[in-house]
Amino acid sequence: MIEPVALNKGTPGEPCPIEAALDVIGTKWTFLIIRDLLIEGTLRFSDLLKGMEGISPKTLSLRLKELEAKGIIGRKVYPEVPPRVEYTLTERGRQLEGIFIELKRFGLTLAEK
Amino acid sequence: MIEPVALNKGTPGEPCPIEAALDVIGTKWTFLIIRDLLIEGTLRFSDLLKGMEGISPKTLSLRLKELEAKGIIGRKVYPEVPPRVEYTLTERGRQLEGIFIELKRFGLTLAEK
DNA sequence: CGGCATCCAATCGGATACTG
DNA sequence: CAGTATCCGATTGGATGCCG
Repeated sequence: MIEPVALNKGTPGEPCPIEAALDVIGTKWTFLIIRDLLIEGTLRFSDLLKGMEGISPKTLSLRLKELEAKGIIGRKVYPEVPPRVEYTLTERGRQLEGIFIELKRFGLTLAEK
Repeated sequence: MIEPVALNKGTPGEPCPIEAALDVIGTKWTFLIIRDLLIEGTLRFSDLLKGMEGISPKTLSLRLKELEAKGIIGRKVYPEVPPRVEYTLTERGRQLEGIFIELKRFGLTLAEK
């Protein structure tokens, strides 16, 4: 049985869990970075750059560092020449999959007439 | 049985449904407006204003008009003095509930140690 | 009450150039 | 390749004042 989840802002004095979630992933680029990592599993910096239409290296770098600091993604550097850096979701980051499934579900309803 | 949803960016040449969804609800204030309407059902302008810490009337007004134009919320004006305006989710807007349930679920996992 | 108009500050983010 | 540094334009959004 699926545990029902009632929407609310949290108990009085407590932070709203929906806001807490949005503090972690609540911007456009952050969503798209996580989307790509959920789909591909592991990606290099340049692959992320190519996969997201319109993002600049600077912005991608900033968002990746934020997500790493929040424990959503991991960063692994391979000491090679040329350098290689791979990004993956952490266990916590993979908990975000349900949100993206629902986003896709909703996005598909938009395409219906 | 729940239909499985595979994450992907959509078929080649097609828009990514996740991006389509984010185009509709992808900003901080937009999320919080919909959250409040999902919880409360119907809200007046001033109630939305009070429910969201930090938003200004101008910003709220702009976001509400965007959401109305996208068919997510409905706006009803009562010709009274003083005027009363109520906002509710449309049928399309209520389709967003699954996203918020998953956001809450994730937000609660953040609180766990 | 529920806005809109104006002004302005802060943040976001792209373009370009450079480096280990 | 994987960034960082600088510059600058665009966007967001708060403060204030006015109005039906």
